[in-house]
Amino acid sequence: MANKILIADDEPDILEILKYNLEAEGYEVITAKDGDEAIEQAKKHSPELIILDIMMPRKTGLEACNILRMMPAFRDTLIVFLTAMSDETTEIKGLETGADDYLTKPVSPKVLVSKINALFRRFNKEETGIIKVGDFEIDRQKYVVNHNEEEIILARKEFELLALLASKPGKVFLRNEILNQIWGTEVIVGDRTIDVHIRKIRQKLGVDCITTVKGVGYKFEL
Amino acid sequence: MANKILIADDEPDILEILKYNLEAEGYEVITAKDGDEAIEQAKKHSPELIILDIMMPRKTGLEACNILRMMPAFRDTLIVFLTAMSDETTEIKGLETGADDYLTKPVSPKVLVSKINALFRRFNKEETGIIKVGDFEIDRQKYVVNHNEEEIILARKEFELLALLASKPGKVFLRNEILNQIWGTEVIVGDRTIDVHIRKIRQKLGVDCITTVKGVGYKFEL
DNA sequence: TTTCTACTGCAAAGATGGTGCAATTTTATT
DNA sequence: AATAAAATTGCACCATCTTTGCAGTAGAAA
Repeated sequence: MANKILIADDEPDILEILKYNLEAEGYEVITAKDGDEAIEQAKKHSPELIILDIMMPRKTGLEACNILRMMPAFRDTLIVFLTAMSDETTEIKGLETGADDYLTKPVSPKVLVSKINALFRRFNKEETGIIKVGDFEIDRQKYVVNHNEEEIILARKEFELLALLASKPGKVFLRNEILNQIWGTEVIVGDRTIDVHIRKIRQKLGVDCITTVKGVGYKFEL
Repeated sequence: MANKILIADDEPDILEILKYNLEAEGYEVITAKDGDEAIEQAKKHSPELIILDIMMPRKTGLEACNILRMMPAFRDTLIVFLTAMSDETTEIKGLETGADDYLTKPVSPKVLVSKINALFRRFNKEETGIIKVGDFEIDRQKYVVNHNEEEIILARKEFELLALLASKPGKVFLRNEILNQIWGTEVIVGDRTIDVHIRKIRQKLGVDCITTVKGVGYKFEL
């Protein structure tokens, strides 16, 4: 599913150009024309990435970034500054505020798009609701798994199990870990239960991307 | 433990300046003066971040990046390009090759340091359970052993035994120590059992890197 | 040489996870 | 609310891989 990007800049032209290019790349774009609106829109849409112009009316990009970083919901959101300023001090301040990147205008839209793709490429593996591994796309929010454009329907436990394993591809999850993560410490289920769910997932996915590590646990691999 | 950074650039001055600034920031810095040396040093030191100049003799930064990204060991390593080129096409190519960022010279060392801090802050926050010795890479999380890019599959006890020995290369582990560490004090197994597992490991690894110290125990050596 | 020690091939014992079937619980539908 | 459907969990059996031990042998140390 499309990643959401919020762009805040007070120049309508720039907003337009970036929006056009990012949408062409498949992102869902939200815009804001000043710092306050940026924060408002961020709260409303929870974008995965926020691009902030530094020089904006009603709160600069730096201020907006600081405020957003205070809120738990945006602690891990990607934030990129975009500005005409080539002021080194500001740049450093921006990065120390907790931005992930810093771009100086004029930026070619193509370069910007590439950088953003690069950020998402790495970032998506870790914290977004959407996990992308190989041909798989696992959407935590929508409870949907896509494999090569085809939608696979999994039951809740199956989904959670797959999502857990796929959240760290390659990592071996111990049976205990799995039980705690998915069933919690309260409920007690037999060991066979995990097997059975693993079996169902393997059946439904068709491809065998869940490897058994005997005596240890399971892992997701391509 | 300090994060390791490998810098590859053919200009000694730049190498020197960056090294100085990054070391002042607490990083461990390794340098290389061309593409081939960069790959060599990367394999040797397994840095967490690699900074590659694009224009270098004996493999450009782009080529080096491509080669590194092919190897499982560097699939997730942070790679940043550094170059005088303001050529947009090259920049995009760099990012699509799988780089995480792109910096154009002249870069103020301070800005570079900030960016690198930002990258580490976000991506390197978790510790790796990876033991690296010579050509071997033992990943406790993934439960795999890599030797020269090849994956070796070990059974549980075999893996644990190897991991134990490799955790302190050169150290001789007494048979008793091994028994306590891997089997615990409860279970009682004969001495021969250790031998047999050692044998299996030797078989699977191909190379003989476990040395027998007669009458004492075993140690892992290159 | 003698005496330990560890390696080797073989094989049994043991543990582990896959499989089919079924009981039980939850959820959706009428 | 009643019924149907789906999801979840459990069990017993089986195939397979792991772990362990044995007996014989080769090699090093005394």
